[in-house]
Amino acid sequence: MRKKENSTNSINEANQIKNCGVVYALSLIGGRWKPTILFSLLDAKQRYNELLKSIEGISERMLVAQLRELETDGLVNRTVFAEVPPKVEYELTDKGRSTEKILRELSQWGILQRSDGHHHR
Amino acid sequence: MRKKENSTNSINEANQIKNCGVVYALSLIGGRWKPTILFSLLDAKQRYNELLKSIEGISERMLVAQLRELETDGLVNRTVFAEVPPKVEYELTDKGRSTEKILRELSQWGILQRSDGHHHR
DNA sequence: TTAACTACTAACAAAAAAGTAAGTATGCGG
DNA sequence: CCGCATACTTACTTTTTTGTTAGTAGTTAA
Repeated sequence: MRKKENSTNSINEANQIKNCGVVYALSLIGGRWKPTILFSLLDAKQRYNELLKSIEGISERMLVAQLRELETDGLVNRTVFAEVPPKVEYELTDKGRSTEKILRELSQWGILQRSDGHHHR
Repeated sequence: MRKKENSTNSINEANQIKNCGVVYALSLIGGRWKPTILFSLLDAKQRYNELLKSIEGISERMLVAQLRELETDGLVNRTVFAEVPPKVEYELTDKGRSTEKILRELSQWGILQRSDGHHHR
Protein backbone atom coordinates (compact mmCIF):
# COMPACT_ATOMS: atom_id res chain seq x y z
CA MET A 1 0.00 0.00 0.00
CA ARG A 2 1.74 3.10 -1.19
CA LYS A 3 1.96 6.14 0.96
CA LYS A 4 -0.58 8.76 0.09
CA GLU A 5 0.92 11.67 -1.79
CA ASN A 6 -0.07 15.25 -1.33
CA SER A 7 -1.26 14.83 2.24
CA THR A 8 0.11 17.21 4.85
CA ASN A 9 1.64 14.20 6.47
CA SER A 10 3.47 13.28 3.29
CA ILE A 11 4.52 16.84 2.55
CA ASN A 12 5.84 17.41 6.06
CA GLU A 13 7.78 14.18 5.92
CA ALA A 14 9.37 15.08 2.62
CA ASN A 15 10.28 18.51 3.93
CA GLN A 16 11.86 17.17 7.09
CA ILE A 17 13.80 14.58 5.11
CA LYS A 18 14.97 17.30 2.78
CA ASN A 19 15.87 19.82 5.44
CA CYS A 20 17.03 17.81 8.43
CA GLY A 21 19.91 15.38 8.09
CA VAL A 22 18.91 13.51 11.22
CA VAL A 23 15.38 12.87 10.04
CA TYR A 24 16.80 11.64 6.75
CA ALA A 25 19.32 9.39 8.45
CA LEU A 26 16.65 7.92 10.70
CA SER A 27 14.42 7.25 7.73
CA LEU A 28 17.16 4.89 6.54
CA ILE A 29 18.17 3.19 9.79
CA GLY A 30 15.26 3.80 12.16
CA GLY A 31 12.25 1.72 13.12
CA ARG A 32 11.65 -1.28 15.25
CA TRP A 33 13.73 -3.83 13.41
CA LYS A 34 16.29 -2.16 11.16
CA PRO A 35 18.95 -1.45 13.76
CA THR A 36 18.97 -5.08 14.84
CA ILE A 37 19.10 -6.28 11.25
CA LEU A 38 21.96 -3.92 10.47
CA PHE A 39 23.90 -5.10 13.51
CA SER A 40 23.41 -8.72 12.46
CA LEU A 41 24.73 -8.00 8.98
CA LEU A 42 27.71 -6.12 10.40
CA ASP A 43 28.88 -9.44 11.82
CA ALA A 44 28.52 -11.40 8.60
CA LYS A 45 26.46 -11.79 5.49
CA GLN A 46 23.36 -13.78 6.30
CA ARG A 47 20.54 -15.75 4.75
CA TYR A 48 16.91 -14.94 5.29
CA ASN A 49 16.35 -17.84 7.63
CA GLU A 50 19.40 -17.07 9.69
CA LEU A 51 18.15 -13.55 10.26
CA LEU A 52 14.67 -14.80 11.04
CA LYS A 53 15.96 -17.18 13.66
CA SER A 54 18.37 -14.79 15.28
CA ILE A 55 16.04 -11.83 15.71
CA GLU A 56 13.62 -12.59 18.47
CA GLY A 57 10.04 -11.54 17.90
CA ILE A 58 10.32 -10.55 14.25
CA SER A 59 7.79 -11.99 11.83
CA GLU A 60 8.54 -13.13 8.31
CA ARG A 61 6.44 -10.28 7.05
CA MET A 62 8.41 -7.64 8.93
CA LEU A 63 11.78 -9.17 8.08
CA VAL A 64 11.06 -9.22 4.38
CA ALA A 65 9.65 -5.72 4.39
CA GLN A 66 12.58 -4.24 6.28
CA LEU A 67 15.12 -6.03 4.12
CA ARG A 68 13.38 -4.73 1.03
CA GLU A 69 13.55 -1.17 2.31
CA LEU A 70 17.19 -1.54 3.26
CA GLU A 71 17.86 -2.88 -0.21
CA THR A 72 15.93 -0.12 -1.91
CA ASP A 73 17.83 2.49 0.08
CA GLY A 74 21.13 0.95 -0.93
CA LEU A 75 22.24 -0.28 2.48
CA VAL A 76 21.93 -3.98 1.68
CA ASN A 77 22.74 -6.25 -1.25
CA ARG A 78 20.43 -9.17 -1.87
CA THR A 79 21.95 -12.07 -3.78
CA VAL A 80 19.74 -14.79 -5.19
CA PHE A 81 21.47 -18.09 -5.94
CA ALA A 82 20.15 -20.35 -8.70
CA GLU A 83 19.42 -23.23 -6.38
CA VAL A 84 16.60 -25.29 -5.00
CA PRO A 85 15.62 -24.95 -2.26
CA PRO A 86 15.99 -21.21 -2.76
CA LYS A 87 19.07 -19.57 -1.35
CA VAL A 88 19.21 -15.84 -0.79
CA GLU A 89 21.95 -13.92 0.95
CA TYR A 90 21.93 -10.44 2.39
CA GLU A 91 25.03 -8.39 3.00
CA LEU A 92 25.79 -4.77 3.71
CA THR A 93 26.90 -2.49 0.95
CA ASP A 94 29.56 0.10 1.54
CA LYS A 95 26.77 2.48 2.42
CA GLY A 96 25.41 -0.05 4.86
CA ARG A 97 28.83 -0.46 6.39
CA SER A 98 29.08 3.29 6.82
CA THR A 99 26.30 3.10 9.40
CA GLU A 100 28.53 1.15 11.77
CA LYS A 101 30.05 4.07 13.60
CA ILE A 102 26.72 5.81 14.06
CA LEU A 103 24.99 2.65 15.17
CA ARG A 104 27.65 1.90 17.76
CA GLU A 105 27.55 5.40 19.16
CA LEU A 106 23.76 5.45 19.26
CA SER A 107 23.86 2.11 21.01
CA GLN A 108 26.41 3.32 23.51
CA TRP A 109 24.46 6.48 24.26
CA GLY A 110 21.23 4.53 24.51
CA ILE A 111 22.64 1.93 26.86
CA LEU A 112 24.08 4.68 29.05
CA GLN A 113 20.83 6.62 29.20
CA ARG A 114 18.83 3.49 29.79
CA SER A 115 20.74 2.73 32.97
CA ASP A 116 20.65 6.37 34.06
CA GLY A 117 16.95 6.92 33.83
CA HIS A 118 13.58 5.51 33.18
CA HIS A 119 11.56 5.23 30.04
CA HIS A 120 8.29 6.85 30.90
CA ARG A 121 6.17 6.15 27.92
CA MET B 1 -4.73 7.86 24.29
CA ARG B 2 -2.47 5.39 26.01
CA LYS B 3 -0.68 2.76 24.10
CA LYS B 4 -2.32 -0.60 24.28
CA GLU B 5 -0.54 -3.01 26.59
CA ASN B 6 -0.15 -6.69 26.01
CA SER B 7 -0.36 -6.50 22.25
CA THR B 8 2.40 -8.14 20.25
CA ASN B 9 3.23 -4.70 18.98
CA SER B 10 3.66 -3.40 22.49
CA ILE B 11 5.60 -6.43 23.67
CA ASN B 12 7.95 -6.34 20.71
CA GLU B 13 8.57 -2.65 21.24
CA ALA B 14 9.34 -3.15 24.90
CA ASN B 15 11.71 -6.00 24.06
CA GLN B 16 13.55 -4.05 21.41
CA ILE B 17 13.85 -1.05 23.72
CA LYS B 18 15.18 -3.34 26.40
CA ASN B 19 17.60 -5.26 24.24
CA CYS B 20 18.79 -2.83 21.62
CA GLY B 21 20.44 0.42 22.63
CA VAL B 22 19.79 2.00 19.25
CA VAL B 23 16.07 1.34 19.36
CA TYR B 24 16.00 2.81 22.85
CA ALA B 25 17.97 5.87 21.81
CA LEU B 26 15.71 6.44 18.84
CA SER B 27 12.63 6.17 21.03
CA LEU B 28 13.96 9.27 22.80
CA ILE B 29 15.19 11.36 19.88
CA GLY B 30 13.45 9.92 16.84
CA GLY B 31 10.32 10.91 14.96
CA ARG B 32 9.34 13.63 12.58
CA TRP B 33 9.82 16.64 14.82
CA LYS B 34 12.06 15.82 17.78
CA PRO B 35 15.43 16.16 16.07
CA THR B 36 14.53 19.63 14.85
CA ILE B 37 13.23 20.64 18.27
CA LEU B 38 16.38 19.35 19.94
CA PHE B 39 18.59 21.27 17.50
CA SER B 40 16.63 24.44 18.19
CA LEU B 41 17.09 24.05 21.92
CA LEU B 42 20.80 23.37 21.48
CA ASP B 43 21.12 26.94 20.28
CA ALA B 44 19.25 28.51 23.16
CA LYS B 45 16.40 28.04 25.56
CA GLN B 46 13.17 28.90 23.81
CA ARG B 47 9.55 29.74 24.42
CA TYR B 48 6.71 27.78 22.94
CA ASN B 49 5.85 30.44 20.38
CA GLU B 50 9.45 30.83 19.28
CA LEU B 51 9.66 27.12 18.58
CA LEU B 52 6.32 27.16 16.81
CA LYS B 53 7.43 29.97 14.53
CA SER B 54 10.86 28.60 13.77
CA ILE B 55 9.89 25.05 12.87
CA GLU B 56 8.22 25.08 9.51
CA GLY B 57 5.19 22.89 9.10
CA ILE B 58 4.76 21.85 12.71
CA SER B 59 1.32 22.22 14.25
CA GLU B 60 0.63 23.39 17.78
CA ARG B 61 -0.69 19.96 18.53
CA MET B 62 2.51 18.23 17.44
CA LEU B 63 4.78 20.76 19.11
CA VAL B 64 3.08 20.38 22.45
CA ALA B 65 2.99 16.61 22.25
CA GLN B 66 6.67 16.29 21.33
CA LEU B 67 7.74 18.74 24.02
CA ARG B 68 5.75 16.78 26.57
CA GLU B 69 7.46 13.56 25.57
CA LEU B 70 10.88 15.16 25.65
CA GLU B 71 10.05 16.49 29.10
CA THR B 72 8.77 13.15 30.32
CA ASP B 73 11.91 11.44 29.08
CA GLY B 74 14.09 13.95 30.89
CA LEU B 75 15.62 15.63 27.87
CA VAL B 76 13.87 18.98 28.36
CA ASN B 77 13.02 21.25 31.28
CA ARG B 78 9.79 23.20 31.09
CA THR B 79 9.66 26.35 33.18
CA VAL B 80 6.36 28.11 33.77
CA PHE B 81 6.59 31.75 34.80
CA ALA B 82 3.89 33.33 36.97
CA GLU B 83 2.92 35.89 34.37
CA VAL B 84 0.10 36.96 32.16
CA PRO B 85 0.15 36.42 29.28
CA PRO B 86 1.56 32.98 30.06
CA LYS B 87 5.27 32.55 29.64
CA VAL B 88 6.77 29.10 29.35
CA GLU B 89 10.36 28.31 28.55
CA TYR B 90 11.90 25.10 27.35
CA GLU B 91 15.54 24.24 27.73
CA LEU B 92 17.65 21.12 27.43
CA THR B 93 18.62 19.21 30.52
CA ASP B 94 22.07 17.71 30.83
CA LYS B 95 20.61 14.58 29.34
CA GLY B 96 19.22 16.61 26.48
CA ARG B 97 22.58 18.23 25.95
CA SER B 98 24.19 14.81 25.81
CA THR B 99 22.37 14.18 22.54
CA GLU B 100 24.37 16.88 20.80
CA LYS B 101 27.24 14.76 19.61
CA ILE B 102 24.98 12.01 18.34
CA LEU B 103 22.65 14.45 16.62
CA ARG B 104 25.52 16.20 14.87
CA GLU B 105 27.00 12.94 13.66
CA LEU B 106 23.66 11.62 12.50
CA SER B 107 23.10 14.89 10.69
CA GLN B 108 26.50 14.74 9.06
CA TRP B 109 26.05 11.14 7.95
CA GLY B 110 22.56 11.89 6.72
CA ILE B 111 23.59 14.93 4.72
CA LEU B 112 26.44 12.95 3.18
CA GLN B 113 24.22 10.02 2.22
CA ARG B 114 21.54 12.31 0.93
CA SER B 115 23.88 13.83 -1.64
CA ASP B 116 25.30 10.41 -2.52
CA GLY B 117 22.10 8.64 -3.24
CA HIS B 118 18.40 8.84 -3.63
CA HIS B 119 15.62 8.29 -1.20
CA HIS B 120 13.48 5.73 -2.88
CA ARG B 121 10.49 5.55 -0.67
C1' DT C 1 0.27 -38.65 -3.07
C1' DT C 2 2.17 -35.93 1.14
C1' DA C 3 5.80 -33.61 3.52
C1' DA C 4 9.84 -31.05 3.69
C1' DC C 5 13.00 -27.21 2.50
C1' DT C 6 13.70 -21.97 1.59
C1' DA C 7 12.03 -17.47 0.77
C1' DC C 8 8.91 -15.11 0.06
C1' DT C 9 3.69 -12.59 -1.48
C1' DA C 10 -0.96 -10.95 -0.75
C1' DA C 11 -4.75 -9.35 1.77
C1' DC C 12 -6.15 -7.87 5.57
C1' DA C 13 -6.27 -6.12 10.77
C1' DA C 14 -4.41 -3.73 14.78
C1' DA C 15 -1.80 -0.19 16.69
C1' DA C 16 0.69 4.02 16.68
C1' DA C 17 2.03 8.46 14.78
C1' DA C 18 0.69 12.52 12.86
C1' DG C 19 -2.80 15.92 11.53
C1' DT C 20 -7.33 19.05 11.98
C1' DA C 21 -10.22 22.07 14.26
C1' DA C 22 -12.39 23.96 18.00
C1' DG C 23 -12.09 25.35 22.46
C1' DT C 24 -9.99 26.89 27.30
C1' DA C 25 -7.60 29.84 30.77
C1' DT C 26 -5.83 34.32 32.63
C1' DG C 27 -5.12 38.93 32.63
C1' DC C 28 -4.97 43.60 30.17
C1' DG C 29 -6.54 47.37 27.30
C1' DG C 30 -9.86 49.89 24.51
C1' DC D 1 -18.26 44.08 26.51
C1' DC D 2 -14.73 42.54 22.81
C1' DG D 3 -10.11 41.69 21.23
C1' DC D 4 -5.51 40.56 22.22
C1' DA D 5 -1.53 37.89 24.00
C1' DT D 6 0.40 33.18 25.28
C1' DA D 7 0.17 28.29 25.82
C1' DC D 8 -2.02 24.97 25.73
C1' DT D 9 -6.30 20.88 25.82
C1' DT D 10 -9.81 18.05 23.75
C1' DA D 11 -12.01 15.22 20.50
C1' DC D 12 -11.66 13.54 16.43
C1' DT D 13 -9.66 12.06 11.72
C1' DT D 14 -6.06 10.56 8.58
C1' DT D 15 -1.99 8.25 7.57
C1' DT D 16 1.62 5.13 8.44
C1' DT D 17 3.78 1.31 10.75
C1' DT D 18 3.53 -3.07 12.49
C1' DG D 19 1.35 -7.52 12.97
C1' DT D 20 -1.61 -11.86 11.38
C1' DT D 21 -2.72 -15.41 8.37
C1' DA D 22 -2.96 -17.94 4.44
C1' DG D 23 -0.93 -19.00 0.43
C1' DT D 24 2.86 -19.53 -3.49
C1' DA D 25 6.88 -21.55 -6.05
C1' DG D 26 10.17 -25.30 -7.34
C1' DT D 27 12.37 -29.32 -6.32
C1' DT D 28 13.24 -33.72 -3.62
C1' DA D 29 12.27 -37.76 -0.89
C1' DA D 30 9.34 -41.14 1.28
